[in-house]
Amino acid sequence: MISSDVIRGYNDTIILYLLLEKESYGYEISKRIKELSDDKYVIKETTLYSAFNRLLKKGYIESFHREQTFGKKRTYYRITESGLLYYQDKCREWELTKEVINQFIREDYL
Amino acid sequence: MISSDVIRGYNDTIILYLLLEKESYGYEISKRIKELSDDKYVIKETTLYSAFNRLLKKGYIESFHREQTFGKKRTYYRITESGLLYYQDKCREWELTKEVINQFIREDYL
DNA sequence: CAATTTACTTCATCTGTCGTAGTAATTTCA
DNA sequence: TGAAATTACTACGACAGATGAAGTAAATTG
Repeated sequence: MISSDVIRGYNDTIILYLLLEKESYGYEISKRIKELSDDKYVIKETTLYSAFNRLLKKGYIESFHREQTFGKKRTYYRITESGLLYYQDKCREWELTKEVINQFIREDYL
Repeated sequence: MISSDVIRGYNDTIILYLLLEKESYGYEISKRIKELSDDKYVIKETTLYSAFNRLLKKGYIESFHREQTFGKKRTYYRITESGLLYYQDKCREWELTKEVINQFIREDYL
């Protein structure tokens, strides 16, 4: 399993990536993260919803409700223009981060 | 510059890597991080010294003093056996983390 | 009809980072 | 020679993000 301190800086990015694919809601996103990470990362519910609130406050996503005849009412989210820009920044930062941390990893220990 | 939340899970690993090369002390380590990261990451003093304390408490490093006729007294650190094991774990975790986060990065945005 | 799953919310706590500040010796340089 | 910069830390308080615990409630499954 992956420790949360590592992912910490990237939860927002992960969520934005998924919202870039399509509008979605909490439960679906958490399933998708588990799926795409091949069960290696399972986001905690509280982590997910507090990330939504953070992203909303920053204006990187917006929430809305969709009419539905089945299931419990859901809050849907979509990424905004500035959310996309933020996501792009984070992608570039990630490349840099990989380079930096790789300098301190000994391949012969893997 | 790299945001601290990203590196957060790896400061300890970075320090252990440097202590694996040779015994060292705070100031030297911070210079070395700057140098090896090609100025992309400069660790804050308080972050560094609180990391030392954390690592000491966990038994991953030990501190000692070395006789010296010049300069201000320094606290040196060396990595322990269990520190080495922890470092190796983190190296493996890092490979996993890269795989996971890469799943959520769009290459066409770099 | 009970158990499980879906879909959240609230709250309090913990950890690691970091700003601010202070101490003190040593080295540089004008 | 004296001021400024560098070296080498320590203490303290604040803050952000992650998380455990608990609760709510509707819908689905068996």
